[in-house]
Amino acid sequence: MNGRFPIALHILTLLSKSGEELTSSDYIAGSININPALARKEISNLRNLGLISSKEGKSGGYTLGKSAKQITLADVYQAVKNQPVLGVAKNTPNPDCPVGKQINKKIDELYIDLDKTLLKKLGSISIEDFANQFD
Amino acid sequence: MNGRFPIALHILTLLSKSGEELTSSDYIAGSININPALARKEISNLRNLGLISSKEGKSGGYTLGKSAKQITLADVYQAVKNQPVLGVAKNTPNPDCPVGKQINKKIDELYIDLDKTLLKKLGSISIEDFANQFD
DNA sequence: CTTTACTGTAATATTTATTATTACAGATGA
DNA sequence: TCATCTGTAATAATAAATATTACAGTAAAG
Repeated sequence: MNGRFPIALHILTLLSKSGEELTSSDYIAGSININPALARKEISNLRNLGLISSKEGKSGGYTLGKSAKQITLADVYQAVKNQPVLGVAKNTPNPDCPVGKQINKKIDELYIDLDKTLLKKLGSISIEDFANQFD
Repeated sequence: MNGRFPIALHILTLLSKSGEELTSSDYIAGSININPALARKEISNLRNLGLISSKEGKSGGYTLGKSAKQITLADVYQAVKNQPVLGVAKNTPNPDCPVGKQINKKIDELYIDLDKTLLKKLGSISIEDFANQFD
């Protein structure tokens, strides 16, 4: 797993705190303490999904794309998700083994079930909720 | 995230299917289709946790360390877990930023909460349940 | 008691994934 | 027309996961 979820959450928390005011990618990268190009890349992703709005040019920057109350951690999770949370093995199990032949399908089904559980929990927490924890 | 969870699950499913009969690491590695040394490494971990029993020497091999009914997917998850499922960023957030200063703590708390949710779900599924899905 | 077939484990190489860096085109306001 | 931003791609550096090799130790079987 990579660090995209915590980084996206950090970005959205900052924007939630800033309200209507535009925040620059340099400020965001400085708070997270990562490379600005990397921050802009994640911002770009979140913008494509409508979670962030941007303004180009001088005095440009970012705001949330919708209210902090409307964005949940499930949205963040889905925005950055690449692989099932419990991991995927890169092997191809032996098709001549009764277990090997079917296990990938069974694991897929399990993962769908787990995802539902996780999404339900994450969907119950908004960015507003999360950001309100900060002083 | 790595592929240890599906691999451990595969191993335990095979042993559940074999019952009292000893299964060799080569057979296990062959079913998963990974390197035998890698399979033995994971087996070794599961054995240290009591999920697997082993017998050395000629005609040695492995069986489950307790009944398939007593092992849940929560045990498997905890056996292979290294990092929080939603990932950890490697940056150290800016301590001069109100959000940066506190976010790691808040993320930790969130992750503990998510883990509880996940463990509850995983704890409701036994290896027996999982293995029974196979022909 | 020696061969054979296993487990147990470490050391190392290879491959893949993640993150950082650099660079620059395009937009907009001053 | 300059300064300050976003947007994005290409590439380099680093870190993590996986594969491979090797061999010591143990127990059964002849």
